Amino acid sequence: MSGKLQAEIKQSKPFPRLEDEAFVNLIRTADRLVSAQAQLMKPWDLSPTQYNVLRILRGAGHEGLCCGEVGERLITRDPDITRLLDRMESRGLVTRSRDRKDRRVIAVRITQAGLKLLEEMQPAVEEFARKHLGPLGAARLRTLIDLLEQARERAG
Amino acid sequence: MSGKLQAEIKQSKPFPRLEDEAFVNLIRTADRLVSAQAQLMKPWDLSPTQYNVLRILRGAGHEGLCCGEVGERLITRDPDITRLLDRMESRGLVTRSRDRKDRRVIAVRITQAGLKLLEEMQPAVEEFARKHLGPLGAARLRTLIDLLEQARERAG
DNA sequence: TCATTTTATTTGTTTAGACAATTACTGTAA
DNA sequence: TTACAGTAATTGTCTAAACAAATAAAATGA
Repeated sequence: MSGKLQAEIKQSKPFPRLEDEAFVNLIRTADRLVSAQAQLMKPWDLSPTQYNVLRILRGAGHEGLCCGEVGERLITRDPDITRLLDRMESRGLVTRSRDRKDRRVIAVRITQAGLKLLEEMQPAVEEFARKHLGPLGAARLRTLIDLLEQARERAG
Repeated sequence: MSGKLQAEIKQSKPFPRLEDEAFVNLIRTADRLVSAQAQLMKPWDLSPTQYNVLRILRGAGHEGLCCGEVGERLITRDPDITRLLDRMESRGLVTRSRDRKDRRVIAVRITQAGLKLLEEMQPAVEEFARKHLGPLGAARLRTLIDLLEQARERAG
């Protein structure tokens, strides 16, 4: 089961440290999954991050969320929420409206079109996760989740 | 140990499917690690991908590698090797020279300056992996590696 | 009340990512 | 030999990522 990554990246020497092998494996696996997911979403012209925003906003319901909150809940961080939302707003997927009480705050809400798009994409996106991770089975997934959370504890 | 991610992304409902939770966890962990690593490398003005190129070229030795090979061995794929190498060449970290036998091919080699930079950065980079993943211990790292390789089998 | 700090978002600018199209060269087969 | 397909790398172009700086509003405190 081991040495697989070593062959993939055509490395002549084995990894000297287990941490390095785990690190490279983790980054590579995530990159491949995100790339494949991005390909999957292409027919709808939506990036994984934009899809993520739609899910967050659907979860937030009627009240919507302010820009900062959207940014914090994103799976991968994005240093420019403003223009991410600009693009989505110009496509009619979200709306922005200034809060009456605190006029610094902009509430972002998902539109009907955004909800529709999300529902349209959802089956394919769910199938994707099932296809790639489902075969590991519940016990292994549970273990994987725990290990990842432990790794992230030191990453902030 | 569970529900940690749910709190992080302020999700009100738990994940309905274990695959989704594992997927999101994986992507998020990788994103945080790469971001932190990029920060770490900033004093040398080198991106994780560029660092990766230097390591690949050091491993390749005197002969160097052609552009395509460099691209294949990268941890995260990059659709524009040419300009990635342009930047590194203009900084004097790598050299390019056309192969005499097959004039389509460009051999890329690391320079003395590239080797020096790599050696200069290496301690910090290794400490980084040790700090974040070392605490899991050998057994868990082995398990993590195996699980990631299994997940990647279906991702191509 | 008025200066000061803090918070939320936006804007400007530079660099890198993505992808199609192109150039340059090699190998093959009529 | 010459047309053609295949391969390696580059170029053009558009969009998005990154990061610093700026704007605008609210909260704080003399």
